[in-house]
Amino acid sequence: MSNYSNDTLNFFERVYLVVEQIPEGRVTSYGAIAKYLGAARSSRMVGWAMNAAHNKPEIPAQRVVNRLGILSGKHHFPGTNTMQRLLEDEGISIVDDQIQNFKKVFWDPSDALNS
DNA sequence: ACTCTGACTATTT
DNA sequence: CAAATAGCCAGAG
Repeated sequence: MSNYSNDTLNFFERVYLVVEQIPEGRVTSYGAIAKYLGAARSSRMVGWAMNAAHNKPEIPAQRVVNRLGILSGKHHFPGTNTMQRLLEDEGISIVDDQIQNFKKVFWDPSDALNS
């Protein structure tokens, strides 16, 4: 790895930590994570972090979708519907690349802290 | 050092 | 209501 500045590394680490905490069968959005990290306007960076997260198979990137519950990042997974298949395997219904009952399966990191 | 791009989102037309 | 535009910020060439 190249020399990442501490700030950048912290940002990526935070994103990873949040994503790893997403319960099975639940999903969240880039914006929600970004907001939780205090960078609500850096939702794209969350996606960027996810891209880097490909080196970390322990990170369930399939549980992170856009705010509409659409599998915007499905093309970044190997195969054709790997992302969809992984989510369906967790009990999430997906139709036309969109998560059904999204509001129901949505998991907000802030909610996890509030317990 | 400059420019382009992107797994987003909110706003405006 | 659907489509275009503008902010956003960091990595890569």
